[in-house]
Amino acid sequence: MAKNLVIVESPAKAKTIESFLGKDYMVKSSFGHIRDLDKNKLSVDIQHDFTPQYEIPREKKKVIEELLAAARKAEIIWLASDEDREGEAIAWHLYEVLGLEESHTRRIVFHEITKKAIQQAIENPRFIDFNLVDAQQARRVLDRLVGYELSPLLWKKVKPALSAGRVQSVAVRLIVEREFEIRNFNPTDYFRVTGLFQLPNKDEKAQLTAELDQRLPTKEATLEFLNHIIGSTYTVINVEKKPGKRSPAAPFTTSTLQQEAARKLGFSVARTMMIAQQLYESGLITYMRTDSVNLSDLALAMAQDEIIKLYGKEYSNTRQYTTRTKGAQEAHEAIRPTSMERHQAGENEAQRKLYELIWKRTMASQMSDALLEKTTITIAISKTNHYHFISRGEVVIFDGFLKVYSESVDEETDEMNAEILPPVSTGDELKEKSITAVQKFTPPPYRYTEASLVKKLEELGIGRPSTYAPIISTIQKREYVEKKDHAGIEKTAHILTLKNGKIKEETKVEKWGAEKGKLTPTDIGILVTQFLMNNFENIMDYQFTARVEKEFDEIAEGKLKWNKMIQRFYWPFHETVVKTQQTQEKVKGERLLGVDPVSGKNVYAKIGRFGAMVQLGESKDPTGQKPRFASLRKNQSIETITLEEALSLFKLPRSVGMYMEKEIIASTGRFGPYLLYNSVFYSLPKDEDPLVIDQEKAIQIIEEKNRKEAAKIIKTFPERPDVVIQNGRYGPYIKIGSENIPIPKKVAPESLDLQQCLELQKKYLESKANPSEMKETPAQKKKSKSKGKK
DNA sequence: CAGTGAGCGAGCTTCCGCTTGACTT
Repeated sequence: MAKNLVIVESPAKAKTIESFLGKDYMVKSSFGHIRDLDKNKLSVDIQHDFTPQYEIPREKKKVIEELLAAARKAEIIWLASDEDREGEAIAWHLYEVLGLEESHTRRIVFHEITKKAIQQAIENPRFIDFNLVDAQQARRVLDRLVGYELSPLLWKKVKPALSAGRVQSVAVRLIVEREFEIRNFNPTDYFRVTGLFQLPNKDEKAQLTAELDQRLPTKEATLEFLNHIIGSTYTVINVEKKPGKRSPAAPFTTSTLQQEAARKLGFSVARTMMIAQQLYESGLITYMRTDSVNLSDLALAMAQDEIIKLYGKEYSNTRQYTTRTKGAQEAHEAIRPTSMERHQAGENEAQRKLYELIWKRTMASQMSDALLEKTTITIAISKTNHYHFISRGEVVIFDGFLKVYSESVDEETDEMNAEILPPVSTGDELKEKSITAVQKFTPPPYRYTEASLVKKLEELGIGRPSTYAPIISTIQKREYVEKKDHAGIEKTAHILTLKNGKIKEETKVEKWGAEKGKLTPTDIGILVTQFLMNNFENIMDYQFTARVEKEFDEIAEGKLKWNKMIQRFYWPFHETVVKTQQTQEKVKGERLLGVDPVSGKNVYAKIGRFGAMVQLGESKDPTGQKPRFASLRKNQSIETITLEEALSLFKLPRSVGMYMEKEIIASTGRFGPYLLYNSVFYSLPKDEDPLVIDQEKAIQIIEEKNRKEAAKIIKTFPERPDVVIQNGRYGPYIKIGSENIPIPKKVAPESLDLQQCLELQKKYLESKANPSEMKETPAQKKKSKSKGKK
């Protein structure tokens, strides 16, 4: 039996480490945190020093039992959770829950999974750092207090089931504020003048493009300028060559991987993390949730070998990058391939692409700078001294890291793409082919993408690598923000061209401010943000996290008691919660849209218990008449809906026609537009509008769904029409009334008879009633009591 | 899965940060 038990956080890590340590060591995993505050209540004892009340969640009991069994047999327990605040807390919770003794317990840390690092760690054990544990408790308790006091306030003042928190509320604020910047943005226009010149003594194709060194403010000024320079000669007065260089980007962290995978591969943040996890579990890459750009010595050596082998010595430049991210805890290496010799890996296209990206980025980070020659050509205009044409070019002298990888940018810049310039010398006379002035409109700020939001959050030190993807998902699930296309505005741009001494004028219609799939706030998101900004400016402050992080650091250094810090924060905060509760009115976001010409009643748009809605008539009509209500459609918002659109919403539900002597009704419900026929709901596809859909199309949709439903059916029983065997998303199952019973894999679904189906149902219900022999959790006890069992 | 929205009241919703399977229809 192994004398040593090592406990790490991740099972994949456990496997790797076990292979380094030999037979005296057994390595097990805690699967992250093993205890947490009960999520059904505050679980912080406000009156007694904010003592947290931890509980082991049901799904963690099995892990604990296994660890307990292993710990009993081991002489020394090595707590090897990550070297950061959360990891220290995990070590402490393990120590407590497993009932370990100090003399038999060692705390070890490493921030890379290499044999050398593990051995070094084993040789240099310490004990649990209780200050660091306290810093984590402070973090945990603060987040719980903020989240569980603000959320209920929102339920009362805005809408049920909303949420607020230190991280998510600030993420939404970023998106809301960007939206207002865009709304308030006034574009200015200007004219960009570009000259196309013919080189002397060369053939037709030898041309040079150059841009005027100033932008012209108006069409009038541009016309005046062009008229003024008619008949000018153009002379090269300076050719300047300067060496330049470009350096590779640091190896990937979680955040930069998410950004690059979005830009280069079009992956969502969640998809990137899922695929990275698969690569990690296959042992192809190092851990994917990291804020460090550090590479182990082993990785540096591997990269160097590979670069020299593939490209030669001059391409190798071993370097270590330093993390500049605020609050980085650097418990792991950067994300890199586990072996640099593996140029390609992965089981499917997505894995292969992501792996390739990681491999290239890691390689490039250890390669030489690219050397450039930057050329600037200045061209004088004979009829004016105030303006010059400038042409900039760039030649790669030595490609260095560019051989494998170059980082993408979020937004195209307005500058001309630098390219190779034709050879010209000072004094050369250029022949004008055309001078073109194009009207440009300054673009509004860009809305956030998932990845650019992660980047911003990381800059502000808000959120952690393990939470970036969940944050994005939470704020969308709460319907604070949504991914949305924006059509933009059509703008007419003037184009003035000077050619052969004549000025020609044209116009071109272009889209301005159009964006696709960008994070856009909803009505609820805007109202909640405004509500929180008005009452909890402190928590909504972009610096709030940075400020509390500083205090967490003081706790970790032993300079501050954690409950003292929480106390200082909590009481003023709580007072504000109580005051807001008493004084603030319910947020309705009400907007009067106009008067219904038919009834003469007011039409409002506002927030209701089920989201945005329109209302016809007064809530408190003196005549006692009740208003009518209708939900807004997915693409509508309180801020932009018109009276006409609102009135059309009241036309639902409407009768579309008849089918087989039964009526078809079209309407919109909580899950979007639908048809109701024969008391069955049929969701309408995106491009169908319940207001305009006709009988023919409706019948088509009904028949289509009926056909699909029928195709799913494997077997029916005439004597029991409520029992059906059908194919589902997760394989065949038995449907009995509204209950779904999975069919075991070894059983052929078509061979089942009614008797067997009912037996399977019985077995399934029994196994559901007693999931395992494990002890009941408090939550389960409550449930079984209320059902009156036992 | 659904047609709410008044008003009452019970019971519910909720945080952030570690980590993967068990589970779903």
